[in-house]
Amino acid sequence: MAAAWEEAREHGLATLTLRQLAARIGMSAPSLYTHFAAKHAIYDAMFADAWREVERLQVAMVLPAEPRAALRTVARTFFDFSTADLPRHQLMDSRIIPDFTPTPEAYAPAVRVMTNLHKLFATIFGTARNEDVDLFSALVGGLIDAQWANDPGGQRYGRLLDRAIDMFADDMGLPPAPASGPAPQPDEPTPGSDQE
Amino acid sequence: MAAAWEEAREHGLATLTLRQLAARIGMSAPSLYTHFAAKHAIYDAMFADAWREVERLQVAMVLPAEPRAALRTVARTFFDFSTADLPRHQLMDSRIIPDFTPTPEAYAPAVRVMTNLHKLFATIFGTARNEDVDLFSALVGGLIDAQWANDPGGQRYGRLLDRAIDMFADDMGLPPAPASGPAPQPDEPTPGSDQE
DNA sequence: GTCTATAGTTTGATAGAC
DNA sequence: GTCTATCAAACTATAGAC
Repeated sequence: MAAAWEEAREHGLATLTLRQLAARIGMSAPSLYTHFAAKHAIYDAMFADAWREVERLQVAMVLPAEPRAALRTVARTFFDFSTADLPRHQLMDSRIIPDFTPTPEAYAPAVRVMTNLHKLFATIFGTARNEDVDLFSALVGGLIDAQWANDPGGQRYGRLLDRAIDMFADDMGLPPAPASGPAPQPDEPTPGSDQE
Repeated sequence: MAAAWEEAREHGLATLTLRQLAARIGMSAPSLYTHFAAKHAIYDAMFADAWREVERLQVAMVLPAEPRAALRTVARTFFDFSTADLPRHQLMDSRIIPDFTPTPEAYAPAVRVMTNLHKLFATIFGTARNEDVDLFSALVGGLIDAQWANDPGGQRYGRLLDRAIDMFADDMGLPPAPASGPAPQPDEPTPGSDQE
């Protein structure tokens, strides 16, 4: 599996060949069929691998109590993960491999990640409407894709992530972020917290 | 060219073959080389075609005077165009064809479209900062990609477009949309316009 | 489990007649 | 400009020996 990811990063995901993959681990191409029924089974395992890693990150995430900060943490976690590895992002979030559809078993971790995202929303907002989660996902996904398309490896869109999330938080009716320092009492207006 | 688009819509963009394309127009595959130097030259012509069509749409766009409505029109125009044709969207906005990079001539219309978008921003906002245009593009692009990925042919993300644009307009400091009917005087607060 | 050998298919592209 | 014939290369996958 590690060799498959390396191969994809070097030569592209769609152009990954069994010969090159086998050569990388000192095997012959036909020997791969002992471990995978077909080439698509390799993509399938990679797909599941990637989403399980997101799931692990998601579970390990420590969310700040302040709602906006929590939302920023969620968004940044996904953004950083998805902009770190192009073939992984392509396999998880696009249809770059013709005729490849993940099996239900491989798809299961992806479903769990989305379920967990709904739970995170319920924690942060007290409710988790589908359309809110959809908008949030599309927002973060749009920045990820733009980053890969127009400035791979750079910061051009990553810099806009917090602003985008704040925009969304405003739309969701979250209270403005408290000034730095200990969180103020909700009933007590923070001195000097007028808009900058 | 029309046959190439049809072929891409039916069998996929990346799996388009010269034989099938030629068969569609009653030609032999080698005869295509009279008109295109290589397969990539066909993709190149398609790429230019698609962006020229966006440019035409963009130039023909009639923008409402009210800034939020204008922004919504711009966004909706791009969204509808990009969700209408999958291979066209893939060719324009992703890197689905390995080793294909548009030639500078084919890329020129895309550059003009982005230049025009900056001008539109200048018209609507009085200014056109790169980061604002970037955020707007990523926002619309994110909804387009989510629409294709999770609900092709549906309305799930298209329904969220106006909300997303309003979110962005708020962030940009545009005044709230006037109630239906004639636009109110800027100095006169609209009755009943407190937050909902 | 791993190998060599190879089947079987598809592809982009070229040669050369007409 | 268009055709037929074909090249040269690549690929996934299978057969069968060890």
